[in-house]
Amino acid sequence: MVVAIVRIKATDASVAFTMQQTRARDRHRRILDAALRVFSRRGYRDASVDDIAGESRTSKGGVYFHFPGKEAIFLALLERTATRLLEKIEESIAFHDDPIAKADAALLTVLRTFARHRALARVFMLEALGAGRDFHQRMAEIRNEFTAVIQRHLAQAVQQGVIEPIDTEIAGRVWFGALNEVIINWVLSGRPERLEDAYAALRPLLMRSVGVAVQPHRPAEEL
Amino acid sequence: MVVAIVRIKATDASVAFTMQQTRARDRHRRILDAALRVFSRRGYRDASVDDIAGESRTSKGGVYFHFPGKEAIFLALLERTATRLLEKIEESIAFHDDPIAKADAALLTVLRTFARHRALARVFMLEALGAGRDFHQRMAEIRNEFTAVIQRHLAQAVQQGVIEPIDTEIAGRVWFGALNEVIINWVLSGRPERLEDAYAALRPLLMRSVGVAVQPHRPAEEL
Amino acid sequence: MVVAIVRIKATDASVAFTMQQTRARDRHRRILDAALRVFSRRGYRDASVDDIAGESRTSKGGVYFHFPGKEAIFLALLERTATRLLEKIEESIAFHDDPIAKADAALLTVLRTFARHRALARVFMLEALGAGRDFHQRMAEIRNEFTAVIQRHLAQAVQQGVIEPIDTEIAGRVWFGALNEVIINWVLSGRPERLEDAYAALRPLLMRSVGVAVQPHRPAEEL
Amino acid sequence: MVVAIVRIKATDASVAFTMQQTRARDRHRRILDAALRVFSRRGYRDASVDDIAGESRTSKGGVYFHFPGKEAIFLALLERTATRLLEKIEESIAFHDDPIAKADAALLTVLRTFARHRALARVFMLEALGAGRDFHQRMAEIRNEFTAVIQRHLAQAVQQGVIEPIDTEIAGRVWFGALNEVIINWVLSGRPERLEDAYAALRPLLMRSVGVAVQPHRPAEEL
DNA sequence: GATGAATGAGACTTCATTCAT
DNA sequence: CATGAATGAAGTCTCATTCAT
Repeated sequence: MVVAIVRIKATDASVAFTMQQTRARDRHRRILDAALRVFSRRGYRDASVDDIAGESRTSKGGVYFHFPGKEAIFLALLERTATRLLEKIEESIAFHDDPIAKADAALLTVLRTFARHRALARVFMLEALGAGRDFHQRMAEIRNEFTAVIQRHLAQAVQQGVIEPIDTEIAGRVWFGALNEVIINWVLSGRPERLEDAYAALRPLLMRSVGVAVQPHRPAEEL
Repeated sequence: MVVAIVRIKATDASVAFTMQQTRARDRHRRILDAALRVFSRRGYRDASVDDIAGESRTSKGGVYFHFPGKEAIFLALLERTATRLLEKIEESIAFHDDPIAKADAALLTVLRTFARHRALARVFMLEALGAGRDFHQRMAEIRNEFTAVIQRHLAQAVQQGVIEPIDTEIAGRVWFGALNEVIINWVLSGRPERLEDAYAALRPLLMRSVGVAVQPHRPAEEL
Repeated sequence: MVVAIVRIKATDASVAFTMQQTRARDRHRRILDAALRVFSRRGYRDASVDDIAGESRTSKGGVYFHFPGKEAIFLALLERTATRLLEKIEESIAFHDDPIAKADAALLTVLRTFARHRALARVFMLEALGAGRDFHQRMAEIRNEFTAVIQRHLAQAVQQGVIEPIDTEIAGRVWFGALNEVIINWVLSGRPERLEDAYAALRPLLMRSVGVAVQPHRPAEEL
Repeated sequence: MVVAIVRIKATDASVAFTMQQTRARDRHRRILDAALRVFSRRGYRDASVDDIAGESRTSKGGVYFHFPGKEAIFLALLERTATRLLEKIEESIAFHDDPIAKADAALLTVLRTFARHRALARVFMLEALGAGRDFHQRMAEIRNEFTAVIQRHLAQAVQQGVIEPIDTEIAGRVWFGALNEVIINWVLSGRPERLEDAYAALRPLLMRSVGVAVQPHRPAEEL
């Protein structure tokens, strides 16, 4: 039996592995962030993987190490955005008990999030449509996820007797469509300057549509 | 250089000229029709000028004789669709005096038109937004034109005292957004089977949103 | 009824069509010729479509207009070579009545053809093996075509009683393999300097293998 | 820098060293074995170092530790195959005294070896020639080594008066070429099912080609 | 006016090789 | 010694657009 004294570098295998993993995850995120900027700036069609590589301070090959291709990057971006936004929405909803307050919180969260990330809004709402037929399917699913959230809470409101019985599915779709339109209009025209400001005018319409009586012009700040 | 003597059936130079014009306009239309099919089938991005040429029984050169390029074809298609649809809407509106009836007529016209032309719906509502930054300006304008029509008639309704005073601009946008969402959902999922059937559920929500009292479940056929 | 005098350009549609076709066929051939040179010089693997385009005084796109891809170019080259060589062989065979003379003529034709076109020999015998698994199948077929020619004539010789009954299939394969080896060796080593010279030594072995008595060292020139 | 005390099971430093060597040699062999499978499956061109690394349960870096590059792996594989095969041939030859028996033994050894290792046959006979110009030099040498073995023993047979004087060099090449062709045909077509069975038909032709009288249809089993 | 061969910029992608850990 | 993330050169292919015929 030999007893040997061995020097182990601080960068022991397991540590090195973790560091590599950390750096890799970092790069992964950097690529997605860069992709968001590039897609937003040039559109899906005109964005090149080279652009993304440059913007993320990586090489083209590096990008392809982390993602199978341009489409996959876009899809990953879409998924990340949708997941995060849905999480934010659920968080903001959880704060409130009153179904109406929940609805307000959810809608405002969406508007405020996109307001702070116009590039995200552009990519999520516009470029996603031009990324090819394959994305339409996924986009439809994402639309449905959002619509479902609205519908679920409207149904709850009905159950609690806060609003009259309505077709919550179509109501969810109407709310989503309205919100969608306001955001797209803001992305395309830049108006209103602050996207959240649209809510003051949007709210009464949505509320009334599901039978909630409202006074016009209740300012968004009070919510 | 060969000199040939040819008999032309036309009895008049100007007529011949007119025939040429007619043929040119024919081809122009054929190209647009083909473009619609191709864009609907493959999306703007993946549609090639070759596809359009083939589908319109012309050559690539022929397409380029009639249009400066791929973008111009798409834009012309957009314009034609928008113009025709707006015309149809105005026609259907002119039939009625009651502002509410006008609104119903307008919305149903849109749904019925797209119901008959799903390819048109796909291109106009999905591809147009995702076709790239060059189209965003024009798309914003087109969306505004439609919103403006709704808004104008809502404003009239307010003026006539049929509905309470509301922010008609945002109302127009909400109506447009809701309609848009219903149509897109139909294009992507095929539901409801008959797009017009969506109106029965959609109507009460829209009406209530602008303060018109409605009984739920009023079937679309009665409108 | 109008009678018009029209000038028809010498480049009338049908003529232009023919000229275009002619030029296209020309370009097609030029690309194949260039491909032969490039494949021979750099090997299939290292030959780029750019190289072929440059060598054929065309653009990359031009090459892709005439061929679906690099593999197709190579395949076309292979087919053309095989077809031409088989034709030459059949021609040379048709000159003679004596089965033995036919065999001599065929073998010498192959050697002489490749002797004049070493690049062709290199591409046909070596590069064809490195062009990917898909080509192996086609190469096997081509090998069989050549083997079949030999076999057919050996069988005829047996039938005419010129040689004793033998397994002509394996004999065809032996002859083909021997010839193949001599040519590959010449391509790889450059020996013998004149490929045809190999025949003087090769002939007695092949002849004896099928039971034809020969005097050694019958010079090729006498054939 | 961390200092650790480790117990090593080995009782002797030199033994540990030897173990390292053994492990290295093991990995070296594993890589070559994996390379054979990969090259056989995908061809030299389409085989990637990643494939080889994966197949040999190593990492890409590991492969590059043992070999300078992809070409070197292929070359090493070629050398190993050639060396082993030549050794086997010499062994089998050494068993016999009669030159004809020696020849039979040699040819059968080749057929039997490849029959058991079709992947080896594919790589050695097909891929090696098509792997690119860099290998041609070495392949020419390897082919010559095999041809030389045949030639040497044929020359001996001539010297011993067993066969008439012939050009043994070309005879060696014919034998090699014939064998080569039979094996390639088997690799590509799978016929005959048992490669060794080809010898029964091949043998009389080869023997006659060098002036050895044979009765047709002497079955391989008697050899 | 029509045709389709030709152009060429630019896209995506692969992969042998390197090297920090 | 091993690992695998990263590099970047090079390749194949697409397609909007042009233009001689």
